[in-house]
Amino acid sequence: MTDPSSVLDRMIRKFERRAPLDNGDRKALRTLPHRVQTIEPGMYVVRDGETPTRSCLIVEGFAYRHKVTVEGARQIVSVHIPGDFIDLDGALLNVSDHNVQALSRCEIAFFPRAAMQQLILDHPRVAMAMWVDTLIDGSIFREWVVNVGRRDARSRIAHLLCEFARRLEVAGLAHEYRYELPMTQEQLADATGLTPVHVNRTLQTLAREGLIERNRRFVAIPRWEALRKVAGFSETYLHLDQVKSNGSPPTQ
Amino acid sequence: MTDPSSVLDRMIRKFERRAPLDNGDRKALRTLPHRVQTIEPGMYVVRDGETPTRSCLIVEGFAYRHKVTVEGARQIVSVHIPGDFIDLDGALLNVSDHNVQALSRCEIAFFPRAAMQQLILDHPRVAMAMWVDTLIDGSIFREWVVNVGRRDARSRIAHLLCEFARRLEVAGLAHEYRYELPMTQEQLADATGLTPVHVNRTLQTLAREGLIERNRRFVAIPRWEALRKVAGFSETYLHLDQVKSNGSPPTQ
DNA sequence: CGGGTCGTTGACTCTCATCAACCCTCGTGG
DNA sequence: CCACGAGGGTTGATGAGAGTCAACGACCCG
Repeated sequence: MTDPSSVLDRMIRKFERRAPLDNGDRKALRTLPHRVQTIEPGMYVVRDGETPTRSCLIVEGFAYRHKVTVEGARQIVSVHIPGDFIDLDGALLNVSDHNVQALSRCEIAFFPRAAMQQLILDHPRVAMAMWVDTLIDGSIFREWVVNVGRRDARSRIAHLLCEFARRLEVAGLAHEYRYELPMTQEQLADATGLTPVHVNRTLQTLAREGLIERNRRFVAIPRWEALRKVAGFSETYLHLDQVKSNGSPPTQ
Repeated sequence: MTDPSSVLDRMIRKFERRAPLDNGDRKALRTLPHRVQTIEPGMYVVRDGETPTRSCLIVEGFAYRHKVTVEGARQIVSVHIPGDFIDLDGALLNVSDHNVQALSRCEIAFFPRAAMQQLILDHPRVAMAMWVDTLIDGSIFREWVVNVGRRDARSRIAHLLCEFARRLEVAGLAHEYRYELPMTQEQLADATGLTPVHVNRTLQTLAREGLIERNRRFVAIPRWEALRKVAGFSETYLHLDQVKSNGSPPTQ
């Protein structure tokens, strides 16, 4: 179980690499009013069309954003992991354009919209650091457009698995390309624009070729370079140099 | 020909609806160091992998962002119109993750990275307003993920045309759902994740059904509601309430 | 033990990609 | 003034990748 306060500290450390924070900035971050809440899998954190009243940060667990077309098809547009400041939209946009739903059981910290806006105005260095999060989110969305638009099922899924591997590694939640991915095949399908049936077959193919190993919700990538090549994966778009918190991650 | 200074003024008016700017903010924006340059169609403004040195704003003309997979397939991830502050990435991210290329002949204003960062730190209200642009960009990317991931060719193209209609209308470049779209069918294909051949056929179908009219690079949508329905288009994600500049657009 | 969720498999279908040719338009230069 | 070439648009024939439908199986939990 991660200590919530350590997550805030990791956030501060991450931000500190982007802009030199002063004591006021750090204090403002540490004393930012918030409420931490446990969210059960499948519960909504944000609903499309609502007027947002808060921003939130994942302390623990996984969540995803998705939209549903008028025909009822669901598309997952991003998956978020502990440490991700999701829904910065909620601080500045007037209406939510998508849903956010918990993937696994989550601990989520909620920050009132007004407090976020005040923080932004009073602490421009903090704002700058948070804005970088928004920019990186945007970069990942762009790569997802490419993924669903121009890759076949095989490389599409491989790409998703590569992305998770690197992001989780940086977050300290994957080791040697092994990690837990709490997504059903239906959710993988919604993230890749495929059908669950085809995801199933494609995963089997990748496994048969020794490119991945899977067992329940665990994924391992025994031959990283090979899978990377199949995926056409290049991690530039993750901007990892601006994501890592300096200082050692909490070891537990 | 648009007067460049009026574009900066429109930007200021737009920002003013997001956060109350004071005279210092306005002056900082007006005196922000920049160079306006003419970019010929097809020329690159930003290249994937480069270290960015500047941000830019489209004064006139159209531009698009795209990425190319290792297999050589191109995916256009966004199309930008006059008034769009593209490449805010360039102000804060350390490496470009995509290309920006001129679609038509453009007038583009370039702002040095250092000046942008200084502006952000000195004028938090301006930063907040610009950040909203980044958030709206992100929202549009999300919708594009849905578009290429979960809509068939027909509604995919219809959706793109609806999006352009509304954005151009707000920018004063479309009237009654008629506008000029300087994109080839190959570029439309790269924006929708289809092939040029299929785009051609789909456009013909839409035209035959009276849902669109086209003539060279001009597009008209004679039955907006009908096309909107085919596209499953809902403009929430454009956050137009936060895009319009208040005050009247420049009349010429 | 029963029910629900998720994963797996097979047979069949269909949308969209591919390949290849041809046409049209427009700008250029002899 | 016409020939030429290039870019973009159009058309047809064919095929492959992914979707659909439907059934069954594995696992988990109460």
